[in-house]
Amino acid sequence: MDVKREVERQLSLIERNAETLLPREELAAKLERALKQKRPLRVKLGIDPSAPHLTLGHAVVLGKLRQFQDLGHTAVLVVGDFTRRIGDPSGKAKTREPMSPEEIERNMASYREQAFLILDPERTEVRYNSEWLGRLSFEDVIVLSSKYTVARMLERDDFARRFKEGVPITIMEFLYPLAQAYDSVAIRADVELGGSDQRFNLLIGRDIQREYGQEPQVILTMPLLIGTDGVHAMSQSRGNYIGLAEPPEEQFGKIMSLPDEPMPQYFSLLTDIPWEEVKGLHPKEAKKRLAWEIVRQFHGEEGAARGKAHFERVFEERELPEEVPEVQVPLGLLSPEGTVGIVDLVFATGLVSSRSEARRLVAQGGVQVNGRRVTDVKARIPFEPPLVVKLGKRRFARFVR
RNA sequence: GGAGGGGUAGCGAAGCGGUCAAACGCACCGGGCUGUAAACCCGGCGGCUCGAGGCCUUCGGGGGUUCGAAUCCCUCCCCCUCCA
Repeated sequence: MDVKREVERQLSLIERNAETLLPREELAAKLERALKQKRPLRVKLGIDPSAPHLTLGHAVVLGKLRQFQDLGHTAVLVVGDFTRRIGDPSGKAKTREPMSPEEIERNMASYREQAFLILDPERTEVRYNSEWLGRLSFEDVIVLSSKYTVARMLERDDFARRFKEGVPITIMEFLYPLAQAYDSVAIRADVELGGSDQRFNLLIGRDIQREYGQEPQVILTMPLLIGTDGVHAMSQSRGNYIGLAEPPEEQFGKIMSLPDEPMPQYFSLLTDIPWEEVKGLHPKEAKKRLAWEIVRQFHGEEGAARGKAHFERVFEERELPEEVPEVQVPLGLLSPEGTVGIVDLVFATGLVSSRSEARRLVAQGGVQVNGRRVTDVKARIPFEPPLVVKLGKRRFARFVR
């Protein structure tokens, strides 16, 4: 086998969509050595178990990791259970609260499952950073902290800004990237992947590895996927995300209501379809193609078909979905004549959080009963099942005896 | 250790004795428009047994002054700035 050519082939694949790859020559050298010695590279990806779901945003980076696996390398997923137990500064506006071990445990379980929707389990190593961070003594930590300077920490945009604006930065937050860097030392990472917001942290990993006598990792960052609002990066804290484990109908629907602008980004980061191939289509058709392609990755052809059918039925034809959740009407709500107040009925769906909200919905014309809009708050509906209540555009409930 | 500034609804930010369930912006929800796009326009956005100048719970925690407090006083907690 022509090693040089193979290295070039791998490099060009790896580079696709990457935002930063630093330094390219080092990766080339590592790849070459890996091929010659038949020793796969260890490619690290840190995961923060803050919320219970992985999103399409994660899928971008996980997809890149999968690509490394397909090239024969080993994925090392580092779950930040230890760091998360302490709390996490991150680039967010304010410091996040620490989480209990139970919460973390719960999240991690679903994380692993979801990660393997994309990764090849055969070539994946899952590690929890409590394994090594939990064993460090205070002395070890001080030694670690002596290897980096405050000035360099303040190079990070987020820190620089907060420092300038007088927003508190705790010493712990300085320790956090060091801990993440130490993860790289612990697992002897050859490459570390992350979103572009992670570039700073990943770079620290290089310096720290060098300090501990290791060959520095190569860093590769991927662009951050725009969220469903079309403005901010996808994140769970913002709520603008599409989860990998969401039902196909949800995923399909959410993708369809994305603004048009991020479509090219979605195609390139999440599918193999070149944007050129679809950009001539009507935007709606292109988006359907996108939705199909993405849903298929997580739910198969059948799931994609379900999602599409649901979308077309509910939103294009304004028909009822195939399946509407059934609800029982509390008997106490029925009058002797067998009627129910509209507000009671809406509240009984469990889809609104208060009767006031139910009332508002009705008054604003957001409620339909068996296809007929009811706007009178005082209306009483004859309770003759089946009774299908539609709230807004997408919430449904079917009442039964 | 000293001096000063500040903690208001999911977030940001007004209010600074009654007319404050609390301006405004964002987010969110509903309606219109549409390709359920986005943008835009209109409405809503603490709860309740809702005809109502109604009732209840909100402006960091607790206590007080007052007919009446988010607004004044005391105290506690937390944050920021400058000096040391």
